[in-house]
Amino acid sequence: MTETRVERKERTRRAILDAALDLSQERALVALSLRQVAKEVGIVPTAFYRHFDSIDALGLALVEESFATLREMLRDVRRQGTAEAGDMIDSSVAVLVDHVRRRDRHFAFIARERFAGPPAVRAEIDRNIEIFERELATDLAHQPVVGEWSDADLRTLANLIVSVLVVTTESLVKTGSASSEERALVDQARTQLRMLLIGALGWKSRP
Amino acid sequence: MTETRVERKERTRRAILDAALDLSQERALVALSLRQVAKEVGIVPTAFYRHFDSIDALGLALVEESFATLREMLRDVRRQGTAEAGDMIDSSVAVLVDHVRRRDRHFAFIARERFAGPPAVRAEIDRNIEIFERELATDLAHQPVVGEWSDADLRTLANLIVSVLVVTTESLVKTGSASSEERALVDQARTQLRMLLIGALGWKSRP
DNA sequence: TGTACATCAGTGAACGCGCGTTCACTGATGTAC
DNA sequence: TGTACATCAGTGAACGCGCGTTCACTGATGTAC
Repeated sequence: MTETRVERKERTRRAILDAALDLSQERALVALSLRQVAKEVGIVPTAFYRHFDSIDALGLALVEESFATLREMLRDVRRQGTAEAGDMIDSSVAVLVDHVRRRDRHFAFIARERFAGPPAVRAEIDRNIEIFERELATDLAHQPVVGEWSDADLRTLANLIVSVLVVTTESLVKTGSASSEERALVDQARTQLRMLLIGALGWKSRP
Repeated sequence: MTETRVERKERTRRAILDAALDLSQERALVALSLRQVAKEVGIVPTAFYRHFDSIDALGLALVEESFATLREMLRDVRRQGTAEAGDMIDSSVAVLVDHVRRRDRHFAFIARERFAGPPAVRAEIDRNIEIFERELATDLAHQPVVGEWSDADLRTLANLIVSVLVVTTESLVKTGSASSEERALVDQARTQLRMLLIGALGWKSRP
């Protein structure tokens, strides 16, 4: 016996999550059938129920997993947050690209299912994005200049930064790795964040 | 005879497009069946083929229609483009909200199908967004200050503005009309565009 | 204006197929003694 | 260590259902003369 029953079950669960991530890239979660997933994993359709109650429940597990990736990214960005502004933008964008490339499917999953997912999945994604935005606002509150701003303005700035990140991520996902388009996108994101920074520094917050 | 054969056919076609727009709000285009659409319209499934070759072809027609709405909006924004900056932002956001409210389904359709749609639909949406962005860049080239910028920087700014519009639109679509959330969103979008404007005015483009 | 024929949007039966879900089962792994 | 029983991930048959698509059709509208 090289594997316990618990380990084997976990391995199948993992295979189901992976298969769903792969298959939903092509046809979105709402168009995914339990039988397709089971076939891809190599189990009989009914065995699916040993791991999830429904495709919706599987979707919620994927949301959780995808946002764990996102929070990991925020942690990496924070880790080098002591550098000065210009470098901070460069290194943050670098961290973003690195994470998007390594966890391509998670980012694509969130982008796609945010609007097209089953209602429960959509709601859970919205909830998580709001939390993510709030965390970013808290981070910004510890930065010079913007640290003095009102809470409302901080949330607005965080939302704006998240917008740039979301759109950049969505474009990255559509683009091949290490392509000339990727370099153009990265340049563009850096420039946009610098423009934002200049705007933020010139902004007079009325707390 | 109150209606010609051509008029009657056009009316059914219109009803199919409307039914597809309504139904895809709930379950996305890839999860939509020809039979569901036919049932909603009140025709027999096979009659669908008199109007479209497939659900994909129907999707492409909806893309075209949705972007016609978007271009209409750009035209309305342009019409009042002579006002000075502060007012221009206020009135542009007002035009955006007005159009989103009146053509709610078109905006939601683009947001959703941009990532979740059938491949052909996705490609067509990307193509149209690029055209839209280019048009906006051309408009910006006629504005003071930014009019002096390099083409690349103009495209970058246009992309940034489109990002704010996309995210705002997506949030608007998720929100009830005339709600307090709507007012908060509108305020936020105005503030973000003003921050952008300050950033743009302070930006030194190197052509 | 009236007639004979053409067009064509919509009908309805039929098909084979993949779907989610039920159920009783098997046999390897785990546990109690 | 050995035995007897419990657990439970995965099996396989079966079900009723909605799917896209085919086909021959109907009957109102349109056209030629």
